[in-house]
Amino acid sequence: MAPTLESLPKKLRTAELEARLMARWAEEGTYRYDPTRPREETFSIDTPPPTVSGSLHIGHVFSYTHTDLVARFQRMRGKNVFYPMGWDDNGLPTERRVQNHYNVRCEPHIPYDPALEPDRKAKRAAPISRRNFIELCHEVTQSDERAFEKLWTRLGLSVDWLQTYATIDDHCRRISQLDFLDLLRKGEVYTSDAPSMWDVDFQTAVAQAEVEDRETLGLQFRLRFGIEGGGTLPIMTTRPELLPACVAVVVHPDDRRFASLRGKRAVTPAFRVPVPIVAHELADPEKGSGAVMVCTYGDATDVTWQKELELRTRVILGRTGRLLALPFGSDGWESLDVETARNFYSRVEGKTTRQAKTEMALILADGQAAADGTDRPPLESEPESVDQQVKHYEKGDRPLEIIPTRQWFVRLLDKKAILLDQGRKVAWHPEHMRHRYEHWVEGLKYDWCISRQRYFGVPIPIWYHVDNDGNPIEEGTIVPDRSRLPIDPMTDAPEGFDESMRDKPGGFTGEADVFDTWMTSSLTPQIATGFEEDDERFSRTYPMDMRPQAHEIIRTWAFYTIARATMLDGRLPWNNAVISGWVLDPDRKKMSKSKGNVVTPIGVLERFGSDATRYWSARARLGTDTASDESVMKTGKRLVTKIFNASKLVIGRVREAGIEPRLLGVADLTHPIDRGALATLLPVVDTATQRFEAFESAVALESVESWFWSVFTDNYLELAKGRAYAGDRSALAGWSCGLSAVLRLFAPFLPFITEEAWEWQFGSGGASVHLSTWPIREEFGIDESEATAFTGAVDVLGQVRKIKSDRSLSIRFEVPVIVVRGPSQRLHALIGAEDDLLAATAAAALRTEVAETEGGALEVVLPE
RNA sequence: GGGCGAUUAGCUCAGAGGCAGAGCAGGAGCCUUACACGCUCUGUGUCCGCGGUUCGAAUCCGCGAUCGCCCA
Repeated sequence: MAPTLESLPKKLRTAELEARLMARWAEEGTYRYDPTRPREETFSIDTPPPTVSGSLHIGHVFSYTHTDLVARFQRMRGKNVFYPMGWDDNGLPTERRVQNHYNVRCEPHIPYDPALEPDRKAKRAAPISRRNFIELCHEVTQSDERAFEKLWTRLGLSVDWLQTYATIDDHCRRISQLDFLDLLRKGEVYTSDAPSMWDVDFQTAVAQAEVEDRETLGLQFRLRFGIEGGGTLPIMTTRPELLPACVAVVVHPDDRRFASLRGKRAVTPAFRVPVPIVAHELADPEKGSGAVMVCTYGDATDVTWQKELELRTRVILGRTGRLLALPFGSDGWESLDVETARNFYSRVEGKTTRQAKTEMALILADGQAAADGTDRPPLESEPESVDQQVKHYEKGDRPLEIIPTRQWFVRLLDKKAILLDQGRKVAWHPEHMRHRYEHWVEGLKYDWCISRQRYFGVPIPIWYHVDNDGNPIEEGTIVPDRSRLPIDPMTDAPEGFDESMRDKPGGFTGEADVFDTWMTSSLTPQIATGFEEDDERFSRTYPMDMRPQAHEIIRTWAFYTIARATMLDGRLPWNNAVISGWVLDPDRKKMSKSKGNVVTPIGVLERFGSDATRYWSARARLGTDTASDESVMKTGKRLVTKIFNASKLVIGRVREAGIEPRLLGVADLTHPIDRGALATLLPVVDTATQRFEAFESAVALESVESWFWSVFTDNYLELAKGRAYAGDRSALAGWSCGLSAVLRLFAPFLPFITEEAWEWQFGSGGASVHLSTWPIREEFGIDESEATAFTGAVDVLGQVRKIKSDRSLSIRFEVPVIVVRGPSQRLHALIGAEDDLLAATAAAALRTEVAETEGGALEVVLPE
């Protein structure tokens, strides 16, 4: 039954509305991708797969809304929108959550326990098997995924829920391993024992992209080295604990102070190890004493010096970050005084670098440690405090160490030029985000370290032959057949081998490392589009149209994705990179758990409703960091209520007149006020369309909102009210056409209220507003020049309102006559508007007088 | 140290050569047959500073300041 004014709801009940429409969209498959339509009609989106173990955050609402706005707009433009959803569950955040949640830790050598019941209250974390650990990871991610899915549907994301993936699922593992084997074949990956950045807590290698500098207060030690044959050499260092790892002293080639020392050997204090004094450009004569000790390895410069000056290495740090036992006196560990070296070293052996530093300060404050023939302590004065930038793993707490370990790498350094070129072909929104990408590529120093010594990840699909003595042969890699993927080399045996041959002489062993999670998430465009699985779909959705993401992961996700796609087939993964800003707290501070200023999304959605929350997101300009601002959400809520009420008025009047709204059209627009009002909508439609196409939905929203509120409701509905209540067909058509356009223009922003009103307007049998067509100028059959009758009437109405307001009169206060003065041309435009003006101003008569007015403006006079 | 961005009304922000704007907050009024979660009216500015280009500069160009972010 068609709704009448009385049957339309009196009050807007947001929660009920949201629940009902979410169910309806799911049931009707409103947002389904149609795999039969061609590439030209398709718009595909590389949705960011959220890290499911991260907590829900208002920032999620923000950036995912930005994507949804574009998806909905493109769908209404007639595009077949491919809008998948993925979950990034693979990796360290999940492992950490499992460790904390179940109070366990993974010990790979422990056997699998099928009936494991973790004791969450135990004092110490229980060691469990790799398989148990991975099972718990899957358990946790599944419940986390449900929480996210609930948030996304509540927010009204128009995702096609048939298109989902998880970065640890079979499909993703298969694509990830497949592409790895492809890179291996192409010679783009290699293993190396090179010094790598190492997190001593997580005990894994990390890549350059995951490293951040942290400002740290350090201590600068001034030490006296000895010189063989007599003399003293002062050295400044912040890492005295690495003194046993010292392999050389470096000075600048032009530094005259040290010219006579070159070729001689310096002697380290305490350990009395003779090391060469060599010259290199990178030694800064201005810094410290001008002479630097080179250790294995204190920082990246040590690595450079070791390589370029062909220095030996002395590894003293183990993978746990503690000082290893050292064989002083044996080959490579020579000392001029082995006994003393051993004695001093016994005081630091087994200690963490931090503990060792403290102890070393004591050792060096002892005259016994002098290596320059004196008995004065090598540390002559208290160390000075200095601000240092220290490299940390972004998820770690302790500083990174540089430790030589065997790792897998993807070649990137040889591709800087092509990667820069690829970045130039991407359309970045906003444009300046391009710089972030370019600077990152230009600043690359290392190939991409892709192996991680972790458990919950995609396994590196490689085995090694084991020789007859039981040692793995690193060059003896065994590669699986593509058809077997995904595989886990720790539980699957290679072709031609039996599981019983694992780790046996003459048998095989599995690669224990897993991939860096970015190794998989850099393939989201391929994973989502059916690469190597459904060629038809792949060709219709790849390269994708849009990659939405936040700016802090340009150097990781965007960069790696471009790199992978380039290595795959030379194409770009997508054409537009659309970058959202961050959400800041109401005081414009970055939100962080430790500060306790994180705004959770569910509370906001409950208080303001989904549409209003989306409104806040949509109002933010692309790429701009935005404060979580409740006053904006309140404004959104007001807008939703206003749309509700305006729709009720329009549809109620049309129904009251006994007309089906769908039977009213632009052909019914005969009155100049109705035509004029809609004429003012034409430039708004243009602006909204153009801005949306440029991904600037915030500007689109602004223009629509401003027309709706200040033109449509405040003026047009008021002007035409008299006729509408009298059942005038032109007025009802103007209202109805205006409302239809407004609902469609608002639909991407406010999917719930617009769908509801659309249903009132066109009946529940009608299709969803989200599948209707985006307004275009031509559909109105009106010329923009026809606006003058309406704008003139609005001018007069405004002046009458001001006069009444100045006299503290009610708007409905009846006046016998209003006099409008002005140039004849402007008065002429009011012809035909008289009936509406009289009704809206409660005037009995309208009199026009041709007159010279200032600037040719209309002047309204109301007799006292 | 290098780069990117921001700086506009009390607050949040729009505007990108042509009379400085919106929302919120403030003040006054209005029961008007969709909406008081409303409507009408109303006050407010060294457009960060200093130079320059221009008939004309928040807007374009220099230099500088402050804040934020990215990279060393």
